[in-house]
Amino acid sequence: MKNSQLYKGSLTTIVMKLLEENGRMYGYEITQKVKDITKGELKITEGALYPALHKLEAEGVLEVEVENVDNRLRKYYKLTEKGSAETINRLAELEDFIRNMQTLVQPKLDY
Amino acid sequence: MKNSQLYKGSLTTIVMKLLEENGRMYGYEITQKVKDITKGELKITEGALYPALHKLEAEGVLEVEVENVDNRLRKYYKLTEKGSAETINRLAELEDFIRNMQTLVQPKLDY
DNA sequence: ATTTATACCCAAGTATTTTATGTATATAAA
DNA sequence: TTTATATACATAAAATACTTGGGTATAAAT
Repeated sequence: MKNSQLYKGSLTTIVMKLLEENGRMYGYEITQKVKDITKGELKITEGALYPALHKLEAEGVLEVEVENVDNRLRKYYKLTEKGSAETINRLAELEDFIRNMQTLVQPKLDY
Repeated sequence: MKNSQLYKGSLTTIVMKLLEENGRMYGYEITQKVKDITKGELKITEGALYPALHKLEAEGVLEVEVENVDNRLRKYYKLTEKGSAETINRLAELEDFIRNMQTLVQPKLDY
């Protein structure tokens, strides 16, 4: 994803959140969306994204609709019912994670 | 560390921050400190921590002082000069990471 | 004509962590 | 007093996620 190790483990959560928000997206669109939202700070590589999408599909979290647009293949992914439920858990975990990391890092305000 | 994948990649940053704050700590102390600070939500496993400490030492980020306390071995770790400089970078990266993740996840406030 | 953008894919290698152990002493509980 | 818990270190195999470096193909821009 980037130079920083910190993004490891966050890819599927990001994907699921984006799909929850946007209904359906295709892989390349996801990479561009993340780049836009983070102003270029986070670049999802295709070598990481596509295997992750396939895995989520195999787990029944995502389902795919293949379409042909301008003579090019597109695979639209969207959350299944199971995936929507999972996303809620993932986002709760992310909030916990962020809160815990802030607690660990935040300078003590005891003065 | 936990059930959530999100903590992957954050271990060394956590360790370095704790050492920056506390001067010197030993491995077991770090595991307990993290458990305390996060109210049990994050448990660093020894299988992850000790190899990480050894690696940071090999990289010249940490240095070790062995002591004998109550007939038990303790290895106190502290940041080297290089380690202190590195820690500043790591914490900046963490702040960027958290900000980016919040941007990705935060519901749009355009209403 | 060549590069950039769009759009998918895989596989080898790397790095981090989990899981499952192992050793040993001190203290608390049954 | 035996057993369990806490303290304190450690390793090594397996699982996991990601990086890096390719590959295929069409459309648009330079």
